[in-house]
Amino acid sequence: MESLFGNYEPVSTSQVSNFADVILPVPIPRMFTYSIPREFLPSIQIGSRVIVQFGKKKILTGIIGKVHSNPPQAYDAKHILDLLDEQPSVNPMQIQFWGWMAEYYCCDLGEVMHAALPSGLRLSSESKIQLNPSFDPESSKYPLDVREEKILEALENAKELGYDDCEKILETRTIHPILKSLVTKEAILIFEKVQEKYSPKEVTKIRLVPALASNRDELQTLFETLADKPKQESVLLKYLREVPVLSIPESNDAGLDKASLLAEGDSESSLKTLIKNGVFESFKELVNRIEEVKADAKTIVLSEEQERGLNEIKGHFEDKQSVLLQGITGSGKTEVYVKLIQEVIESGSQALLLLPEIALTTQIVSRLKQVFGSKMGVYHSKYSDNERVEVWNGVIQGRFPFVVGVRSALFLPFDSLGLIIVDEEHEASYKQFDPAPRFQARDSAIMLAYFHQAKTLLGSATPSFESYTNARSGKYGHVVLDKRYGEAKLPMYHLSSLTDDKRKNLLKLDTTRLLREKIQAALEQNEQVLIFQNRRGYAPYIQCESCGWTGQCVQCDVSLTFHQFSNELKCHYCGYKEGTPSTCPTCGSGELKMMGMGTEQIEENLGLLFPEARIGRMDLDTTRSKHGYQRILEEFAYGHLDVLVGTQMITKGLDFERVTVVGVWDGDRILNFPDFRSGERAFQQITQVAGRAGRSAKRGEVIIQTRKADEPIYQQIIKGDFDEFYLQEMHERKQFFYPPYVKLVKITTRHQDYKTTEQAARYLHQQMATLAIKKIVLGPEKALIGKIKNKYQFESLIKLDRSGATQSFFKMELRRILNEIKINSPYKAVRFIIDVDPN
DNA sequence: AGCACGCCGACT
DNA sequence: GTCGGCGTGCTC
Repeated sequence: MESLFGNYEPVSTSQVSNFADVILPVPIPRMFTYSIPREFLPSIQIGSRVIVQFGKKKILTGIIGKVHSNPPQAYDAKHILDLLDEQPSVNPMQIQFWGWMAEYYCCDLGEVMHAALPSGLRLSSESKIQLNPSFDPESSKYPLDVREEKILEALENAKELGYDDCEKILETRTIHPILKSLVTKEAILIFEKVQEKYSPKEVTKIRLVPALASNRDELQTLFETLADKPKQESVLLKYLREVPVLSIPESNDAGLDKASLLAEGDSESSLKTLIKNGVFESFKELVNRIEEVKADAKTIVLSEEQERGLNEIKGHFEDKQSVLLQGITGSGKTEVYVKLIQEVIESGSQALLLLPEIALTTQIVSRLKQVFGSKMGVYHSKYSDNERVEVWNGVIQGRFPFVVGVRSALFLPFDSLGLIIVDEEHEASYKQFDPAPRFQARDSAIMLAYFHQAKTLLGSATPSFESYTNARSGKYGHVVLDKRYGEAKLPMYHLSSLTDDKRKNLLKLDTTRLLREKIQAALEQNEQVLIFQNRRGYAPYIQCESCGWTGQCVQCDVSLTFHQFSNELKCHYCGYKEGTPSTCPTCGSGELKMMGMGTEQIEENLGLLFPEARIGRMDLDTTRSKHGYQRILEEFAYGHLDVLVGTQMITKGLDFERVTVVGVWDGDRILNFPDFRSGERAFQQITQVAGRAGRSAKRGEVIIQTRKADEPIYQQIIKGDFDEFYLQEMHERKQFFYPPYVKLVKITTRHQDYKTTEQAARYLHQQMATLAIKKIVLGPEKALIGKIKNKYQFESLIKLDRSGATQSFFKMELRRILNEIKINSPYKAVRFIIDVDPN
């Protein structure tokens, strides 16, 4: 280019890959082709992060999905603005995994990317404005209005402003026209500011200036001069106490971090003076945000039972990719996991342990930390962005051969996984249902393991029907641990009939006599009680006694839940809230009665029944803050609470020796859920929470309050007879075509207009009905919650046979149909949400 | 998903 | 007349 003759580089354009298909975090079903500037050509790779312009002004971080040399025909490719990584942040195996996920769960690659990359690895592009340097207010030919003046005034001091700053200054949401006008008047410039979000953590450290550190005499003189300056002297003394400069002069090099130097109340200003006078110097050091923990050398000794389990698992792994470990609560699955993980990382591979969201924050992590120390990364939604990026990079660098995390940990940049363990594999929270990708982490883990030629271990006391079926058929290995570890015995169950007690007038504040007696007994023995009710708030709804009015959400088709604490009616779907009326808003006369019971009210009732007991509550409302969960657990662990009332959250991973009584407030509530899986879930939840009782020598007791004591499922739970329950339930699943006999796809049709929604759903139904495959299409029906946030929703359920061919054919056709609707039909504006393998 | 462009009501 | 509502189309 520079010279006609001077450049002899053997460049043959057809050989050079100078275009890249870039994955962008947008829900559009394709990649975008950009040209690669020559300077990046040598280093660009699949998985590299790049910056590109997308649309008129948006700047996005993309991932290179493919490098090639086919110039696009229909448009001019924009070029890649910058290459962010020397080494790709994402490896090819991950891209393959993303592709599988987008395909299987019917979503776009960009949506997978969005879920997969921690936002700290994405760039933020934000429009900023600044004064136009050539703007002269005096000579401007355009007059400015008041609001424009205001913006310019603010720019005098701030030198740059974001859109949101402008919104604040003008107290309006519509600033675009004003800024536009300012641009045409040549008063301001708009530019895109791009910044890398991740920032390494630095600490300020302090050390003696080298001259002092190596010279005792000078130090001596220094002390003399400080004799009448006690505050400065104190700082110096503290430093010398912490850093043995006198005996080991080199120790001064590392210095001491400022925070600990001043930890004993010495003042910042004394230190400043010392720095100014050339005694100390300050410097910055990069640190890991993830604290280093020394592994505890003590080895884990397995019980005979665990040893047998471990060997059986390894035996199955010889010829099977996946094994189901069915171990009752308290059988010590964790120790078995630890052994397997240790072996995997010793062999040089990586291991991943997935836990359900709610189980992760607590005990199990600290136990694992003791074993694995700083080799273990923790990946959790309550971690900050920066912390997640450090785990991400730590996996790439090999610092964390083992990661414990929630479902999104599947997306970490592993390159040689040997083992994925999915603990509590039946947990519904492994399925993400909003937003896309609506993936099931357990199933995705099996796929990811397959890509890595790794093994998968699924652990549960009450396996999902899907996994159990695979285990019985021999597709998975099946290992059972049915003895509790140590002295712990299985809890004793009691069904306590709400109807009987009511008839006999024994019911007090919806508490049966039996439950009251058991709680009382536990309190007297200084033992602890857990009460489980899967419903937060005070009362699910309030109702007028005379006219029957109930509080309804204005945006959704649900009744509002009464929250005592804030005296509000809240919608648990959209977050809408209003004050609680004192009388009925329709008839004005009636008494408003609380209907049903949430955790708040149970907490209150128990307080009335047991005035001396210290009662706590754990639900979404009390654990919202980062450490809320931890705090309540600690209070309970240290015995500051006698009774803990809670939702799902208390069913997982809590392991407290003094819990001897578990009350299931309303067993029927779990059972009555209108869904084919309600039985399965009831069995799992009740068994799970029951497992919290009696984890030490004393046998625990579980009291289930119910109106249907004769339901067979309760007997099966009590006997712990999972098999009997499974077989009976499977019989029904087969008869009515439900998983695991069929595969489900749920399609939700959503729009703000009722008629349009219904018609669109019908239309889609017809289109699907014509497909030439074996299938059952149910619906469309108004969804259980018919309206959310002012959008109506209808649902169709498609049952497909289990063959992969049928499913991929159906998904392909479904895409085609939806695409046609989108480009050419009266239902363009309707949203269709595809949920593959819905919960 | 954003975001710009473009076409109709209720305000100065 | 203009502001500003959101329906529609596009993004390499």
